[in-house]
Amino acid sequence: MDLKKLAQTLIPDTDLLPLEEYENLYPERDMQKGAEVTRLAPSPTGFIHLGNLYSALADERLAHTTGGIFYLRIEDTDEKRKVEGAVESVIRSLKYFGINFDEGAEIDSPLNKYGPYYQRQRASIYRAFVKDLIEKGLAYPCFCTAEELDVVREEQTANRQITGYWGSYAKCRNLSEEQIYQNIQQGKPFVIRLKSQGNPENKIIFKDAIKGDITVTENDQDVVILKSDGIPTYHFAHAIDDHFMRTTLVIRGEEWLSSLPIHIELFNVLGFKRPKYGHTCSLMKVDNGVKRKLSKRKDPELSLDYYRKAGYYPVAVVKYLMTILNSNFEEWSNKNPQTPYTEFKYSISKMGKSGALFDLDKLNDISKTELSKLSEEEMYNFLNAWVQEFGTEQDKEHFENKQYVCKILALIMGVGGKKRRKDIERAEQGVSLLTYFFDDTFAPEYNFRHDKQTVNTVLSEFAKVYDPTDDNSAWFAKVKAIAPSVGFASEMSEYKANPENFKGNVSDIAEILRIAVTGMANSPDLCTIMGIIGKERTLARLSNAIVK
RNA sequence: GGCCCUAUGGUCAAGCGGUGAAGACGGAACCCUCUCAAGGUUCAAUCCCGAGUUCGAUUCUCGGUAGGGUCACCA
Repeated sequence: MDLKKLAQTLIPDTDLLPLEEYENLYPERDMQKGAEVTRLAPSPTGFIHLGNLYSALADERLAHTTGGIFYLRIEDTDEKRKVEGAVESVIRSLKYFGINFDEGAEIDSPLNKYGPYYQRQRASIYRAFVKDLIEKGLAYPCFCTAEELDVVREEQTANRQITGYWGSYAKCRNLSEEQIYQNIQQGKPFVIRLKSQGNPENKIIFKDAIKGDITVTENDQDVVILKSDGIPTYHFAHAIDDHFMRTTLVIRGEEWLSSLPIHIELFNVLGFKRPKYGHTCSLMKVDNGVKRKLSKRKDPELSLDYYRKAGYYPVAVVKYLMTILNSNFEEWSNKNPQTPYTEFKYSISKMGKSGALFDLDKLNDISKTELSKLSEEEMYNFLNAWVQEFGTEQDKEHFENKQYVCKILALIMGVGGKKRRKDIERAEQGVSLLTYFFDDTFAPEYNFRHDKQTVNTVLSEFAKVYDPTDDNSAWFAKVKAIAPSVGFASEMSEYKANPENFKGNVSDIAEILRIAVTGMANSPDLCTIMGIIGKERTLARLSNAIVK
């Protein structure tokens, strides 16, 4: 068979360069030893999720802790799955979490010498190499229709054989020259398949950077490398792109492990040096007692917007991810609470081999801890950014008074105390802690546990003596002083010694005042709260709470 | 079903032939305390099963078992 003629017929393109030209165009990167080139290669299908962030973080850390490059490539070979604006969204979302690319699609960088970074724009490169494989007899056209392939698959399944286009099932592999040209003349659509040279009897040991030694069976599937629309499949594009973009380390999900044999064969056939591979385990969740991979469809907590809306602190999300990505990160982080996570020496050998269950409790804990490290001003800025995007009109109005909000935050956060409080877990919940400091959102439910007369006495007695210039101990002394008038113990110790002698104790007095002023039985330091809302409002609230 | 991956408390995990089997989250108790937190001090809770190798296996080997992944002109 005249393979040159066949290749020319199948791939008549005029814009293809000699293969060596591509090597010259995309030379080896000049980098220091040990530097890794990694990439994030999403398909522009929709929006980026926690799994992407998880993987991106591993890539980014690996590149940036070794002095390498982290780039963005868009795998848009499947036209059907394209969504407008997805690329910008990916970049924006990752940026929100502090992850930035050095080069790639839509990245403005002088480093962009290995593009184009959209696969659709790289068609001629792929086609040049496909053409070469056809000339070498390592690839061939296949005219089978989807229906024909379905029939074969059903037969294989019925016979409990491996499904796919292999061995004697690869009908078009042995088409004669006349048959091929006849099909072409009839205008039948065709794909180009790899003429696999592999034998599944042969097992090889493959070294995965994360999983360690893996047994791999040689590929014998004549996989499609060029689809009927002339665009390559993922497998082929991966081999070409990661070679010519000079990726040194491919980090991807473990769902790719099963197609590794195909990629190994492709790299061999193309004569390319393989990059290193590291297959990460996926994030799991328990659903109805069953452990399963987090799914974009079913799990809203996988969407990054979910975390933005809930107001999680981005660094906290990243740190949580780091704790599952690198097993010794957490310990390091606890020892170096003030050091940014980027200082941590990320190591691929510390990446886990098994899938971690997503643990919201842990995320919440990390988020609280991170937030507790902020100054009240930084907290204001963080909450305010959330309020401007997701808050109510009332929230926005409240946040206009920065000084007032900061005073409240200092109280809630325990600024100046021995240890910070960790009340604010995320913006949405943090903002809700401010409601009773503003009259328009102050919605008290007066659930007093004491009788009307006691409550009224406490409220009116305190109103008489309240002085905003009192310090904390003077304030508390006044609270204590009210106790006897309602038959309560003013000293806790007295009460504990003889509880039967009293109707209640100081803490009950404080509770009544607290409910009147904040509308709730629990709050931070009451004396400070009164100071913040001011004498006038304090007295007004005390009198409004009098039981009629 | 074939092939591949994984297996230490409820969760994340350290461990890399001899340990009282770290630590963190979560849970419980107590202390502190004007409430709630925060903080402090304790406690409960783990090596999937069976063989083999070895003086000795959580650790190495082999078999089970369980969980996960994957079998497209999707990535």
